Amino acid sequence: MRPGFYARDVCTVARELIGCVVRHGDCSGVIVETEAYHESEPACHAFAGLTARTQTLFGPPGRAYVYRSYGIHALLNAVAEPEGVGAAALIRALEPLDGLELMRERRGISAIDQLCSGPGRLTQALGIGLEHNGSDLETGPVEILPRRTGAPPPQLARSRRIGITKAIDHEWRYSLADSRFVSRPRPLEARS
DNA sequence: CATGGGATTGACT
DNA sequence: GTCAATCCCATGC
Repeated sequence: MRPGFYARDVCTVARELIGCVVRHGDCSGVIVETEAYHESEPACHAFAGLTARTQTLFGPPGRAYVYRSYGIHALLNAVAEPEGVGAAALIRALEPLDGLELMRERRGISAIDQLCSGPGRLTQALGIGLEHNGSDLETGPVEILPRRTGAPPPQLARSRRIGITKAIDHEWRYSLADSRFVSRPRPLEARS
């Protein structure tokens, strides 16, 4: 990504990540769904302040924040906003691009639209784990690559975040309109 | 030191 | 539709 991409408002970052590519080793996919989390609202882990768990969130932008959810799944976020501000964009779904067979092996299923359609599913498919917490998304091993310049901007949809119990009214979930790879049915309102 | 709650998923009724 | 799995870590005693 270009310099400074992540050091901005986390909602802008989450929105502009749609269409970018996540790659780990031989596996990659196009981001079709993200959510923004910010220290100012209680749904964000950083709301509790600087703790052992949230160090990465408050650290430099452009790093991976990976944490374990429900004791089972690893969830991948891109740290945003300037260093010292706790915020990140959760990567919720990908459209599989490369390494389909390895993804199928890791996931134990073959249906392409279920390989990466969920935050826990995509980390399993790409082999991303807690060991990647704090790693640099610019240099890898987990990378986020910009979408091609000149390509038409993706048609976006916006809606409320999923699976949380606090600050549920923020419309901070962004997704690619009409994509069959998002984790839940397409939100109602679409805007560019 | 003990406890409780998840930014989820898959299996099952 | 319901529900359990499973573990990190924040919180409270």
